[in-house]
Amino acid sequence: MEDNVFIPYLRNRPLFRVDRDILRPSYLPERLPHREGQVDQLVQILVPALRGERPSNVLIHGQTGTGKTAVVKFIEKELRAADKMGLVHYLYLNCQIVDTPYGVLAHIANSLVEGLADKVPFTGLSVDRVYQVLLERLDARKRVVLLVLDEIDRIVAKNGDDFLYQLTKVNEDLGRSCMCLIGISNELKFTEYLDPRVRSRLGDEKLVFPPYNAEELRDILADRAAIAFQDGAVGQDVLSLIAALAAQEHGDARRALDLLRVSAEIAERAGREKLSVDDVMKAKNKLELDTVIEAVKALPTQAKLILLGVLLNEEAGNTRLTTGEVYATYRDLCRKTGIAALTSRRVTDLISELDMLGLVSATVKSFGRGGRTKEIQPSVPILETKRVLEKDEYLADLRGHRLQVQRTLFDPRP
DNA sequence: TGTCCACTGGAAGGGAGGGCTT
DNA sequence: AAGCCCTCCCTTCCAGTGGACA
Repeated sequence: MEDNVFIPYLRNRPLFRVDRDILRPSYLPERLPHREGQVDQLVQILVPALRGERPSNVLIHGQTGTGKTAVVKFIEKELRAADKMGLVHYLYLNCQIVDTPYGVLAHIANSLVEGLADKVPFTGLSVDRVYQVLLERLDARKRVVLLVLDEIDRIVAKNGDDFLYQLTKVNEDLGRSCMCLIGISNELKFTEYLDPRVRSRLGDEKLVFPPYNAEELRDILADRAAIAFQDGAVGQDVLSLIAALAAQEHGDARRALDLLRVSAEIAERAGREKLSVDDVMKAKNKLELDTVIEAVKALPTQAKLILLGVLLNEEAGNTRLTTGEVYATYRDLCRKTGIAALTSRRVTDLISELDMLGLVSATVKSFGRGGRTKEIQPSVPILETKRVLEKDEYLADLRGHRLQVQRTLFDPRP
């Protein structure tokens, strides 16, 4: 038993005191440093719910990792504990996942019943019908529904604001019950695009979550580190570095915690008892690459083909591509792989999607008589990304494929 | 000053794929 | 089985456009 390969790793846990999940964004801590104000505001807005009255609708703004979701989850926990009469029905929906009117209505309706038998199917009914079912269930007994719509801008981007308008009007169709909307969005400018009627109904109350500064991030990290690690495992220098790095990225606490967790994993794997600055830098690189790889893996084949086209061009020395050039390369690759090519209109959209994901950077630019088009450049490491792309079974034929180097008349190369 | 390029990005609509209702 | 509905992914069509060039 002594020479078992697991023994050395099993025995010493020099770093972590407890489960590393404490460092995951999903973990809800006992206190939320530097968000006391927002918690308090939200409590004041929502307290009528516990008395069976309808609270004002709320709009919450703030970039990723500013604690929006954490605060809302925290409030949920407290609310459930305080709701002795069982009046409040709380529901959290992420509009990036549930992003259609039908989906949202069906989810609310389904959250109100226990048995599988009464579930609204995920497709098949008309939206009106689901709405009627929802009204019936809501009014079956008196309750205050708190509906949290995270990333609410997604649903507007996709469906326009008619649906939100309808949702804010639900209370007019309800007798006993009532519904309060809590919208969370990353984009500060989100409300500008809304119909004024929706804006005024939805934004009775507004909460802004400013980015954390380095000092605040340090406090957050220190709190978690104290629970997660053995004493002395994380020095001030490491905490400061992580806080500074995350502060540069618009004060993203999620990022800071990820950095801390991955740094610790790197240190632990190396068998060290203390995190070093070097571990943090390694963790930073690993996280950045991981995000890219995950995003690329999840791409539909057509988008992968377009991205591959961009990368191959870059590799061949053609930087700053136009949409036309990308499309030409893409058609070429389609021919080689036997994949049916999409129209250029659709490819324009896919390029924009790649841009939104941060995999390429595409800016609309005018070249005068040369026309107006996007200028496209990859913003991912070429080799690693290509490796991921080539794993796609449809792209297998392109493994090791190279583009012909385009030379100008003045190219000095032989 | 006007022209004109190479797209951009909105609108409308088709059809496949999921599933319900009668 | 026939008739609906909703969503997703695309295509077709097209008016609109920033700025170099004549």
